[in-house]
Amino acid sequence: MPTAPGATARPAAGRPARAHLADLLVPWFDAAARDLPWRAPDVDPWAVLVSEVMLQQTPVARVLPAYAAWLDRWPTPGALAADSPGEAVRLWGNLGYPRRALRLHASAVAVVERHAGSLPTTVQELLALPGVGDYTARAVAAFAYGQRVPVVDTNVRRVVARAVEGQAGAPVTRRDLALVESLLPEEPARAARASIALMELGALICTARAPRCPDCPVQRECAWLAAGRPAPSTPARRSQTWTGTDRQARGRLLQVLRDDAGPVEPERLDRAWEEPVQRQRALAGLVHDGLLVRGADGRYALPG
DNA sequence: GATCCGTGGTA
DNA sequence: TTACCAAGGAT
Repeated sequence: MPTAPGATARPAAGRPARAHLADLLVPWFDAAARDLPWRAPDVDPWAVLVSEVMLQQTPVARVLPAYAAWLDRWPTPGALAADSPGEAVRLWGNLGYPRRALRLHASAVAVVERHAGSLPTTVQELLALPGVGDYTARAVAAFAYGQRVPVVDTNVRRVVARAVEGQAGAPVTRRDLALVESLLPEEPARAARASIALMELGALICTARAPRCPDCPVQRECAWLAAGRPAPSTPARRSQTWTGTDRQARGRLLQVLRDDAGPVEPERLDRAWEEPVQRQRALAGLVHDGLLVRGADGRYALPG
């Protein structure tokens, strides 16, 4: 249950407020956290990795069914490694960024070849897996193995930028890792709990667009709130228009392959994206990325 | 560091 | 409707 307002001692005079954050965050998390399958106490480390890769730039609601289907079909790295990368791309469905499916498959192969089929446990070894970067490696180390490592994603960056630094936006630097580590309790399991609580706070309360400060467990410690919730000093860059981009073309083309059981005729792809120069460029890119292959007969297929 | 890489929900 | 946004990674 959350700590009642007023029942928690304020930090001693002169003590940095940030040292106090975890004490407020963890009880809040215990009461308010979403019940997500990859947070189950007995969840397999491989399942945690699958969830983390799927959650890269993808909302929880869309990951939930894909996560269940994926682990039902491939409960272990060995099971995935024994299947084709094309099947991984197919089951990836509409999650977006399908190269993640390819890299997850490649990670499964690497785990079988280099780690006897068991996901490695150190950040360094996890970082060596394809598609696993700074965030994902530390997320697995903390959430699957209970290690005391800073986990810095977009939620944590935003929470720390506001609550600790008092800014609406903060630069992405290596300093973030050291700063977040300074927020973590010493005991590893509690540190991991604090890490997931930081992320959850960013996802549920300290959101990008309309933060719910009145519901925030650290509102009394928040530098951004104390400063009157100042707007970002640097305006956000304009995002690329979507219609007509190579990304849209690639998505349309790959969708044809996903939704069909076998190789498809080039004419099918002509209809999926009519502009020939861009279509060719997109197809070449997909082939280059290993997301599809072109047979000797000119038909395209997912990689076998 | 800037750019590319999908998809769909939301205000 | 447009623009932003959602647990990043690779180049």
